[in-house]
Amino acid sequence: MYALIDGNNFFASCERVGNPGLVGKPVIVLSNNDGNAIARSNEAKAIGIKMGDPLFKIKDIVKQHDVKVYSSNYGLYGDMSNRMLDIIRMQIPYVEPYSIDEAFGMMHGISKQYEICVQLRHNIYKWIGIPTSIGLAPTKSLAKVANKIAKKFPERTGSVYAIDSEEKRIKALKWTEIDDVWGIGRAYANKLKSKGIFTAYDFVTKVSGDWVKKNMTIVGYRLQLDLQGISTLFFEDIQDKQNIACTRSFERNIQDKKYLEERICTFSANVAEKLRGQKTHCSMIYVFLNTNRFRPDLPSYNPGVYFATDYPTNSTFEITRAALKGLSSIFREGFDYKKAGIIVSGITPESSYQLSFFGSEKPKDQDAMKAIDLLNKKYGRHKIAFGGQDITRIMKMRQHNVSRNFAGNWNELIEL
DNA sequence: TCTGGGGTCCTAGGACCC
DNA sequence: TCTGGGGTCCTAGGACCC
Repeated sequence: MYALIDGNNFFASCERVGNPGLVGKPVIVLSNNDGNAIARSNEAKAIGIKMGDPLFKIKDIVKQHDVKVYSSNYGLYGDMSNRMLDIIRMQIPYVEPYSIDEAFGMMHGISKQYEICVQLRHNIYKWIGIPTSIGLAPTKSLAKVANKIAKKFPERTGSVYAIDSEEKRIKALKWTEIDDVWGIGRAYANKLKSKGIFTAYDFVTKVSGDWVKKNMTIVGYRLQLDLQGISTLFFEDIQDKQNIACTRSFERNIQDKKYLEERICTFSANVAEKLRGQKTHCSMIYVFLNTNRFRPDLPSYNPGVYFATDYPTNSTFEITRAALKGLSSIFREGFDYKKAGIIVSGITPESSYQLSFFGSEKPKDQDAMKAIDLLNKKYGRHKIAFGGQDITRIMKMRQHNVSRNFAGNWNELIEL
């Protein structure tokens, strides 16, 4: 059996932990630049705010219902997420974090699984104030379904639901609309609906495995089996990321190459730091630029380019150098750029460093990077920055209402 | 006026190898 | 008239997730 533990309206719930006065009121949390609603309390959902709604389009509802609006505070959410995982690990030894607000627990070999889940939910709420829903089922995709039922019927299920019999599995699949199945997005849902498939039950009974393989690749076929109770999506041990990205939209349109260079330097420093944090190197760097995709009236230009590094590296100097070279090769005058970013890949562990035929004996700049990371850790992030970065941070994000990171920073404790 | 960021996996096709 | 078989790697693009 797998358990799926999922924080309800996670970001909004995190905000409530630090400000209990928000309980019962509509709360939303915005994306970077205060762009879109990316988390909503139940009350905010009830008055019609949709996932991803741009703030400027829901201004009236916000005003009318006195919706509490927060900028995103990832320091806080990351901290709460780690606390939640810690509590889960106290009761379930094998845990696979799936996203910032949810995790799979492997229940094989654990007795009284349902009772454990009930206890776990209680503990998480009592100790860190985050309400959760828990689904329990023989496969991962069924645990997702069970979780949805727990979330939809909190009174009847106590927010914990187990699919532990064939009758329950069938009932649950019949209840689940095809769009709500984990792994079936808009494109596949439309394709399936046009074939008369409207529920998860239809998907496992009315359409052949061959058709699914042909039209939804092997991924869809695995999902079909998994929903039948044959486990095809397995527990995965935590591993290093395969891509690391840093991308941002700009608050305004940018034509100036100098500004883009500054952004690229900052992004490079950021991903290099993440690489070092997980003790890996990268060997490929992708740089891209985007014009505003919401302005079809303006000329559009969305170039991107890959650059291989000479050897695996996590040096900010090396990555910045390659990224700037990439930028120069794609930049063209006369466009209004709205977004830029870099993605590094070809990630290998530091421990298996591949020597270059002609190059230096060991990875470059190791000592300098180590010193910088240490100083930044000791004296605060960005204490040491790189020449290409804008240390005055004039390109700062628009963020009107950021809460305190009351759980992760001594200086931001709540004062009563 | 204002529209996020960071990930995963799979497939097809081209270029290459012996 | 006739033109093998078995591979790898890379890239672009599409689908999905939170």
